[in-house]
Amino acid sequence: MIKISFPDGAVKEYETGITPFEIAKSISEGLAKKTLAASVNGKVQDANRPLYLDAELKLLTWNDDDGKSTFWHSSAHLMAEAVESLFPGVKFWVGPPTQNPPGFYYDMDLGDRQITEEDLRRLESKMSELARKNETYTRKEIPKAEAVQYFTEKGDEYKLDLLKNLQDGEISFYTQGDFTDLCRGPHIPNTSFIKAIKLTSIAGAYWKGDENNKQLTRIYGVTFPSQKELDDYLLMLEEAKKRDHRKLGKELGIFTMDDDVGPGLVLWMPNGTVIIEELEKLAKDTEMAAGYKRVVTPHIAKENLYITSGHLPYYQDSMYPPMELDGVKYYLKAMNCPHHHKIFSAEPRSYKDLPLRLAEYGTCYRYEQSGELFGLMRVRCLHMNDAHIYCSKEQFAQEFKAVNDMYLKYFKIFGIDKYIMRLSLHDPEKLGQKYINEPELWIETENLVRQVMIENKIPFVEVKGEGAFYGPKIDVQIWSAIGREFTLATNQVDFAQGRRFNLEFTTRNNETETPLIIHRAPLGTHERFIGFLLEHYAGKFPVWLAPLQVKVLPISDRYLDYAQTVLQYLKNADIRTEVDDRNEKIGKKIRDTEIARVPYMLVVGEKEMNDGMVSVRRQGKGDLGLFKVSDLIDKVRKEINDRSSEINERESINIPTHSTP
RNA sequence: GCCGUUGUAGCUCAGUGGUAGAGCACUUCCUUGGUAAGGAAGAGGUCGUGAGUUCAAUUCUCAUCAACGGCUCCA
Repeated sequence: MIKISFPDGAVKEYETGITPFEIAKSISEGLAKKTLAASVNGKVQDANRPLYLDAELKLLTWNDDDGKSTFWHSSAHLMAEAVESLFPGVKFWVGPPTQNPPGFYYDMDLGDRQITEEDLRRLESKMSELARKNETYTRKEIPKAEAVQYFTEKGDEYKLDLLKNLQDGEISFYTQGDFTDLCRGPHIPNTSFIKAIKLTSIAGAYWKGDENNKQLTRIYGVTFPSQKELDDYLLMLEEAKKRDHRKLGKELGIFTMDDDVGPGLVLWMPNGTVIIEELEKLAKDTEMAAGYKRVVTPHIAKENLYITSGHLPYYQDSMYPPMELDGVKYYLKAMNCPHHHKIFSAEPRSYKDLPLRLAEYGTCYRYEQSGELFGLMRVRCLHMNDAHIYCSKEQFAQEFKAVNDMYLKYFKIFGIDKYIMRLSLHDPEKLGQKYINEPELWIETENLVRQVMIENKIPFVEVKGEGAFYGPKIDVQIWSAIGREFTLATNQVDFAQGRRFNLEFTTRNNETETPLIIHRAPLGTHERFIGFLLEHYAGKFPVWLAPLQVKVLPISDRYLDYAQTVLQYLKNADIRTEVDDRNEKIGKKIRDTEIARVPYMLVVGEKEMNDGMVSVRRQGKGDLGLFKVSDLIDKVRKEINDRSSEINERESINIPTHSTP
């Protein structure tokens, strides 16, 4: 007998060799039907795998992340079985479950065969058919030699490649029905758990993620234990689509793009420009208070500047090709820093000038690969909330911390509560290619940043190979309301450019020293930030950001004059206001204004005109009642001045649709 | 850049080897209406672009551009 302890503290005795699935069954048939896998002493394994020792057991169901992962992993195997039966000779690479998007994929080499949407439907039917066969996922431990032989006979070089890195004794095969795969598991008990199947897309994926390798075919899918859950999921995707910044941006007249202008080049429409100006105002106010000075620099510069900065050797692929004038090459700037460095070096600097903080909403051009462009999130002309802080080593920690504080201040204003700070480090193997070849300085600076983060108790994760070419950085990852994850803000240390530009200041002891440079962009770029805000607020911008803040809706044209009077009062109070003077009924005017997400609607008719009042309606909330015009102005002005945002307006959708790991 | 899909009116989408339709939006007129769609009429597209096949191409073929879903890369 063995002793099994459960999460609720209960301990029960069972026969040696019993499986978690059997234990579930002994508790209740219903539980057995839901048990996908088991956590044994914290390790996830098959519910069918016998237990021979005392253990802590947790039965994993659909409600556990590990249960879901196991379910999707087994679904990937089921899909592979279907693919193999429809397309014999296919060779498989790997087929893991994914969190974001939820589901799984399998990478495979289909030879010359191309897979189509119709094939996906056929595969879905095949998968359902196979699932109904109620095949058990059977685990078998295999000696390495035997495994190698199996895949050699099958002619599957991909699995052989996987085997290369595995030791004898840790190799297992899983079989369900006619399909056997090299796999460490775990898997669900049998295929009948998989009730609802949707293969979502076909994509190319480089073998081992390396673009120099062959491209395999990747099929994405998602499965559920019931049809209802699949339907709910598809419904949520529809909801998420409505909140897509590309759709909202068009509907609300925020931005547009045009073939004749070029891919990735955003045309900001009047409504979008209002938002840009409000954001810049916020940045200017904040930076002014934090001791920054504003500068303005040109969009282009001579080649030599970028040779000095190091951009050409390390960043050239991301820059537009140069234009040549009188034998001199000029580049569009991809970064503002070199220009700012030249402002630093334009005058002799002393320690008394430091820290010198130069800020600019700089316009940068980056020749992103065509396949990378994505709405406002990834563009080729961007406006960066940029600044460079030149400081001494002693000042560094405080300055770096102050930048972090600025992020947090902004996040509070925008109600951003889900984010991760990511310490991005260099990859020693890519020194000299992707990173400036200064191994000691890299380590030293990385330690410097790590220390600031630890001392200030700011939680962060570390990622190798994500640093800028000139130094480590803190990137802030955020999620939009529909689950898109991306880097918003960045706070970078630069130990390289100062020396490359011969930047110097005179110390207290009359010696010369090179400053450290902090590159920072708390609001990222206008493009990405507004793209984020559109999804974050579902287009319902807080009043201070709303392109149109108030719309006056006269009941009929008899009250147009009064509406115009109200409009003047609001305009005089610097509130963005318009009158809806169309020949429409009030219901229609309200509907259109609601859809345009204008925060305040003022209905004016006979009684409002007689009493000098307005009937106030708040977008999404309905009628707020009668207000004196001056009271309404005070209310709206306060909301604007406080930059307040109503959190309850941004109920988020939890199903993620897109992610960068 | 690579793999795949798509490209018809401002938007959402039908449709066809014989040079195109719907709803919404837009314009005009009627209606002067009290908190999410009043009525009528009208205007709008050489069907992404270029070539090829054909008596004839928006439809078939090829190329190209762009968008979308991924891969790779990044704010």
